[in-house]
Amino acid sequence: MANQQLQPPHMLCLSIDEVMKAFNGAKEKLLMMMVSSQQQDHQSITTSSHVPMLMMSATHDAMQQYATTTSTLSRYEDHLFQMQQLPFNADIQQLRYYNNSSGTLKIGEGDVDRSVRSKSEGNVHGINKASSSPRPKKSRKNESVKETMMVPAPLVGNTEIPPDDGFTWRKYGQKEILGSKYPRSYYRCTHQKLYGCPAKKQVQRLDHNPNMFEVKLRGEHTCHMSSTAPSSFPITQSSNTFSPHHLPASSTTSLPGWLSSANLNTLGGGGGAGAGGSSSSGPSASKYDADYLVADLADAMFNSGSSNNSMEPFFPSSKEDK
DNA sequence: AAGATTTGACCAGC
DNA sequence: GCTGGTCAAATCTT
Repeated sequence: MANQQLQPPHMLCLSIDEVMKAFNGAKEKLLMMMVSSQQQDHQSITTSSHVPMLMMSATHDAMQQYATTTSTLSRYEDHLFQMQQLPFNADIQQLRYYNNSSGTLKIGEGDVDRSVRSKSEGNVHGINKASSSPRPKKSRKNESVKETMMVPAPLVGNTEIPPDDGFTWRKYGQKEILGSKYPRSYYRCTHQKLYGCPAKKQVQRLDHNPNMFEVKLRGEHTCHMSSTAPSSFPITQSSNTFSPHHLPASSTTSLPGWLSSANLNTLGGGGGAGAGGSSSSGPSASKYDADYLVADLADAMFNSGSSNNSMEPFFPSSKEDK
């Protein structure tokens, strides 16, 4: 296909290298100028007024490289966006894994002792709305957090949307949490109605790092056993029903959640019904992939250019209008 | 019309 | 009584 001709990961790496080289070159020039500026300190003040111009000149190459790379990235995002039509690409996976070396951090794995949901949950709609009888007793005693993950938020596009993990979720609540700046969102599996899938997750933006989400998973997906499970995406892995649940527990530590192949499994799943625009299951995973990719690159560029660890968006939001 | 999100209220556990 | 988790009516999106 035409997409394969681009070899985007390689192009991207090349561009990144070029940008880094350019920045480093500019940095060196800048240092040299500072040294020479100190040496010429006794000369007229007008010399120093040239420094900004020289700095601009020194960084000109870098900026040109940046512009080029931004353009490349933009095209690459488009490419990623189109990849939902393609078989799983090992290069992409490697690239994403590389970029995510500090991405998802699994910080705990509790007992998988999923609660026995004997109550009305899973049969929520058995509740007689019209009746004024009290709600059925809710029990959270046995609800244990299966695992907690730290997931990066996209820096471009809609950063308010929690990261896609390959499953479709329906938001059923949001709550202000004491001592937290950001509210916690509650999601349950979209297939809860149909298949009684008990999976739930909580998503909360970290106070100290708004670009990270803490995602707590509860329950296990049973819907992936069904025919509607997000497992039909053709991938060149050992199994075409690849999903997080098919991985050994330990592998979740080596395969970050946000780039798990399950992300790709739902590609092309289509909007279906509902408010797709702002739901966690709305945009395709590849859109997020592009977000993450650009975010990681931006971060890398920041870190390579200075010690500034700011997470401010670096790239023009060229894809905002998509 | 169907399904999703929003949001105030309800409920359970501590 | 406080807090977090869930419900469900209202509203929105497609």
